[in-house]
Amino acid sequence: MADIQLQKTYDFSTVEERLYEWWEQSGYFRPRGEGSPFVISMPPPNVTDRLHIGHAMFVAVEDLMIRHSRMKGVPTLWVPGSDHASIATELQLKKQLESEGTSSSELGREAFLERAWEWKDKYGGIITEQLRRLGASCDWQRERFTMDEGLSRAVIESFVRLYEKGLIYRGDYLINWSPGLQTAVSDLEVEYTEEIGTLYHFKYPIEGSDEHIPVATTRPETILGDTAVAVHPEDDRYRQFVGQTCLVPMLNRRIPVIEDDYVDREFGTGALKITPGHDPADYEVGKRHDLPIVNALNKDATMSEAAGPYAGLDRYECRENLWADMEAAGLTIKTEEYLQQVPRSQRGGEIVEPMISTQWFVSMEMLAEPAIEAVREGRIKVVPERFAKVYFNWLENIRDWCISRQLWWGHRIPAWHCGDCGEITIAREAPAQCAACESTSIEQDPDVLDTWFSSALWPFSTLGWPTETEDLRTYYPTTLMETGYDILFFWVARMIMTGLEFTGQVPFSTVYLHGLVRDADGRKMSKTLGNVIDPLEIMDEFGTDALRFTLLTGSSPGQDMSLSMERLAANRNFANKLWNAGRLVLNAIEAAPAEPAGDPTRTDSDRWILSRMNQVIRSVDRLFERHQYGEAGRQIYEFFWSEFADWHLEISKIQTGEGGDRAWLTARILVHVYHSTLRLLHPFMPFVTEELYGLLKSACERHPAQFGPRRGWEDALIIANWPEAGPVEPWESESVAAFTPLQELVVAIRYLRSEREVQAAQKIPVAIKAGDLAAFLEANRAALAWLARLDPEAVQIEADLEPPEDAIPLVVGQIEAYIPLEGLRDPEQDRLRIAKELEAVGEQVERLETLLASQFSERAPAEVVGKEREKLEALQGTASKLEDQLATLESGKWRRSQNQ
RNA sequence: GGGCGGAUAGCUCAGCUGGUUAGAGCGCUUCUCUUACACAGAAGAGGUCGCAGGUUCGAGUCCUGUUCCGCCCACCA
Repeated sequence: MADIQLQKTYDFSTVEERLYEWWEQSGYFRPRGEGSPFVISMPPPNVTDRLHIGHAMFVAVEDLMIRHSRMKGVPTLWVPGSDHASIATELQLKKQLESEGTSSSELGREAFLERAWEWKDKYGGIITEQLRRLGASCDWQRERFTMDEGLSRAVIESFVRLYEKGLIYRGDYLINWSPGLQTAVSDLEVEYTEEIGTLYHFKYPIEGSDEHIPVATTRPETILGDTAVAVHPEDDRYRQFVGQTCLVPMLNRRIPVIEDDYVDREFGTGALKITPGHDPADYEVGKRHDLPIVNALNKDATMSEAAGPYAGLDRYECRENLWADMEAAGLTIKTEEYLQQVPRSQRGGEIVEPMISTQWFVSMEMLAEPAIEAVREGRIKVVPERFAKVYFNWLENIRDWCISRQLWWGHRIPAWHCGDCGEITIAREAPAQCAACESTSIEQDPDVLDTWFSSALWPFSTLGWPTETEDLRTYYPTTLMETGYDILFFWVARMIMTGLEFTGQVPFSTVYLHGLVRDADGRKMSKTLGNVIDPLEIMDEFGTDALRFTLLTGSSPGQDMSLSMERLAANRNFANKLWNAGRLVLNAIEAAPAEPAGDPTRTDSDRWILSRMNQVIRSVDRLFERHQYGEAGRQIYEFFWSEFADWHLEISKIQTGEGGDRAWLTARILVHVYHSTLRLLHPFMPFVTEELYGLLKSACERHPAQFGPRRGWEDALIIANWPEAGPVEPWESESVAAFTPLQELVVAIRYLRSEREVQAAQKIPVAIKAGDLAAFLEANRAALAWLARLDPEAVQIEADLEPPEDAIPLVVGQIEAYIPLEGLRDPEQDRLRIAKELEAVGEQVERLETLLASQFSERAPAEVVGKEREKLEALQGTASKLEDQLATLESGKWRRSQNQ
């Protein structure tokens, strides 16, 4: 064995960090070369995030694309960065302040923001360090932050432009209010959960009568904000009350009974209380009927002055007290359990209250239209396609976007309120005076923008927009946007809208959406469930490559996947297999002579593996084009393990052992195939492949034969050329077909060995009646003997031969083999085995005969029919051989000696 | 109420231009520490591809319907 001191097990822990630093320092992450570039903007993680499995997913997918593109020789840029995550960060910081016994209000805005920046500086780098751990080959020199100077300028610029175009407005509207966070949130930030609640039925008394209208509500406290009772115009039960006046329970406020066909007569009592201040549907009804709006809640979700005696109570306390009082007043009817959709804040999980409030909005309809067109016309392709439908559906029914947040951490709205005339001045720079009255008593709007407002600009703001920078010219529009489907609306749709609005171009031409990673039981990972898988722990245990390969295979685009430890372990084993196969290849290189004496020709196994290699490269290319990365990875895995390692590497041992020209050519081919596989695999498993590439390269460079690519070795695999298969050659499929009989024969002999419990060490003889395949088998005699553990001296291969007596018969396609081995004979078992095989083959023959006798022969393409016909002929040949053997066995010919 | 996805081996999942004996990993059975690898090697068992129709010479793959599970969107109190 050659003198190569490599451990038997691949130890990723000593490799990953070293290689990453080397790559980064070598500048490999920066775009190189000429031509149309491939660009991805990284979805910016929140500054204060810790690495979670979602990050691992996007890095795996995007880095795969980036590395592939880079190896293709395309100038490749992956722009990294992070997001200030206004609301999430502010929440965390508030928690921290609380633990310190202080609060944001105590600190005041400025001190709070100082703390926020400190926090960002301290924790903001953690996530980017962790992305390095995943192997993300992004251009860190172009790293951006949503609140850095350039991006802030982009935010202000876009706000002002939208405002000037009349697409931003401010006003009092019903918005979702988060009482705990004390801010408005957008529709998207509200999640509806199905919960069992109570439906309260009660009486709405008619003024000046004993009659009442029965009404039902899930939120009795909102009764205090009612401004009408509505009934269906054709509802005979209540029609007579329309136009009369009801009295709000406990307040005796007078409100009208109105008619509106929004009311569903079938549901509940068939009459509806209208609370325009606290219900979106009621708000619409209120607008139609010009009803007043009563705001019954304060910002902290306690009851407002409008609630009269209940003012100051918490909303739920009020609900209880009010209901008790109503009960005492005889106004209640009944309560019942009711399954309802409860709106909860995506952040804190608290129940969100619809509330009237002064906020800033973006008018979306005009922005949505071009965004719809861009996808419809195919200027943006969505992968998988089905999400385009979801995208259209959302944009076609889009509602205005509430962009103001009553928070401090974020981009402050560039609006200045005049203390004198009340006018608002919108400006790119802080103005000195009011634009309307020139008063200097102006103050900037306290609100900040929704964090997604700045993210929406990400693909171009990171490249310098609004300045026409070199980067913007070169790398915009970007090529592809890759992210989870869960932020299609939050982010992707908005980027498309702003991209078209501000740059006049689509921000990217493909949207690739990956699925969500779930736990082994298919559940969503969440902190409350306690089933969160920490990628850092996974990487410690299995290595980054195993994690990445696991995330990339075994799923298809947009499809959720479960992460199982079994698959992680299997892929860690795969990395180890690569490693050990590498060691063998290195041995073969060491063993090879400096140069061939003659002109060695390839063996059948050589031709076979080279053909398969080309086929796999083509297949992988095809799959990559269609974003079928999982299937591509699977095919490389199968090829490497089940074909290259299991067959060709085994045979190569024989070939290397022959020495001389054979050993030289064998090494050369091993280097080629192994090198190609490393390159195919590099985007999936960057670390182990780079490490092995280094070992392969130096072994080849040390060796006088100078094996390796014609263009020479690159310094690193990360910048090596993607393998090319060239056009399909006829010899490829021929070589693959030619090799099959050898494999089948080997498997058959191994089966027999296993069946007869032959010791592994025992080399057995065989006589082979090979017909047309005699020359082929003769050429592969050594390989056959090695693979099937035969005694090379006792392998007899003839086109035709008289079956030896007292031998175990085997039929493999067109080949008959006889194993003349005393101790192993068991004619009865042979008979059973052959009968069974004959039955199976017979069934196939019958099936094919029927098939070929049917319309199939006329209707199916000649090629397909021909293939089946050939198959039938081969099977018929096999069947007749089996029949012969069976007849011989039954005649007792081979039984004679048993009775001796 | 709309829309989408899933249902394939005991388990977790691939299988994307329909081609006729459906694959992998794990698990299971038997053997082997054979000079790359026991994170391995060899052999094997195991599936009417949710159900019902249809199109087709041919369907896991296309169409229709249907059941169960999951997700998204939506103003039934």
